[in-house]
Amino acid sequence: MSRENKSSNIAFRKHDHRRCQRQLLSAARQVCETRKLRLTSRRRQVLEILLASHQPLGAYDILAELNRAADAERIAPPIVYRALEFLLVEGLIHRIESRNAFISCVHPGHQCAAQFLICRDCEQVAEIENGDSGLLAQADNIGFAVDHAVVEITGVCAQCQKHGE
Amino acid sequence: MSRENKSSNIAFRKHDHRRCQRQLLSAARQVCETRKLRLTSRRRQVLEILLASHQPLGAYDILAELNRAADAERIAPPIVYRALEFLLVEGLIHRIESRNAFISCVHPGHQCAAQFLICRDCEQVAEIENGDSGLLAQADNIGFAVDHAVVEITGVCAQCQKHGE
DNA sequence: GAAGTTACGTTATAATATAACATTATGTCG
DNA sequence: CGACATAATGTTATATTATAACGTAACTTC
Repeated sequence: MSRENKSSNIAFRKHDHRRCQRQLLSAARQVCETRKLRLTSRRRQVLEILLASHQPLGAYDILAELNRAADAERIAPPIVYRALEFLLVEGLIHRIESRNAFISCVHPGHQCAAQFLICRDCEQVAEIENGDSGLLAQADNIGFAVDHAVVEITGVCAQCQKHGE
Repeated sequence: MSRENKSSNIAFRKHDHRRCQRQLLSAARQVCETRKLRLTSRRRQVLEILLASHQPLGAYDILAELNRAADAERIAPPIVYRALEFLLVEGLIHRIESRNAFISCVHPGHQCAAQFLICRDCEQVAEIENGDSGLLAQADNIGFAVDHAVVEITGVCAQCQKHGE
């Protein structure tokens, strides 16, 4: 597959995945340092699993991964959920509500209102930077104080449309 | 439950709730008739529970309500989930992904891409008609074929902001 | 190094959702 | 009508996702 068909979008065009992981992990470290927070080994471990996947993973997928890595210890759900909670709050990962899953953030720490395009075929997720405005403006208009916006668009990505033909 | 007067926006400004319920139920009947679908008594029952609440309810809340109504029968989860599935597919209710909950649709059958403003204080939800476009246009631009858009904005509604002061 | 705090570990259980199969109701076509 | 097909409901069991509650270890600060 030479000309890796101009894969649709932002987050998922062809890229050096290793390098990407390294950079994002490094950015996460930076963020934590700046904020005087501890990116403990558990937290890092969970983040790394998400970075490695680059796709949404359920909490129990992560748990399984941890238990695969661990030699004998049996890691239990709260450990994962706590790490996820930390990473979410710090904007290092996102939760995909419509899948009960988690995915690493492409702009660590920027608590931007992220938006997602989710392909139901290949399950890949593209994170789109902000984009909207109209929406939040509308909320503002009627005096609604926005905390957090969940924008998740499901469909079929360009690649998968081609393959499906 | 004197929530009636706290309500703020679009979907929740003060209104004749009884009348609203009746109208929406009638609209649902219409939709089903047109589409040659059966709005069976279970389905109607579930829809009515959602209409009566006008707020998001979890599947198990609905289940509890059914069991309260039923005399002795013990209704089980699949019954509720199946009715919900039907109502969802026909666009008579929506699922609020970020709450694992369901809410009746304000425009039955219009499978419009609905958007929600969710107040984390009073838990009321306003359904906004489409409004957007920028988003979907953006998806379109990169060749992403949209199926379904989840837009759920959490925050504090105007009313609750006042009361909180 | 003792006290306070934060993170981690453990056990149990809550909350949400579905698989699989049996039964009943409804439609339909001879 | 009556037999077959289909759709809807009912039932049992279990899967999946998430959290409460409490104990232990690690780090921080004085």
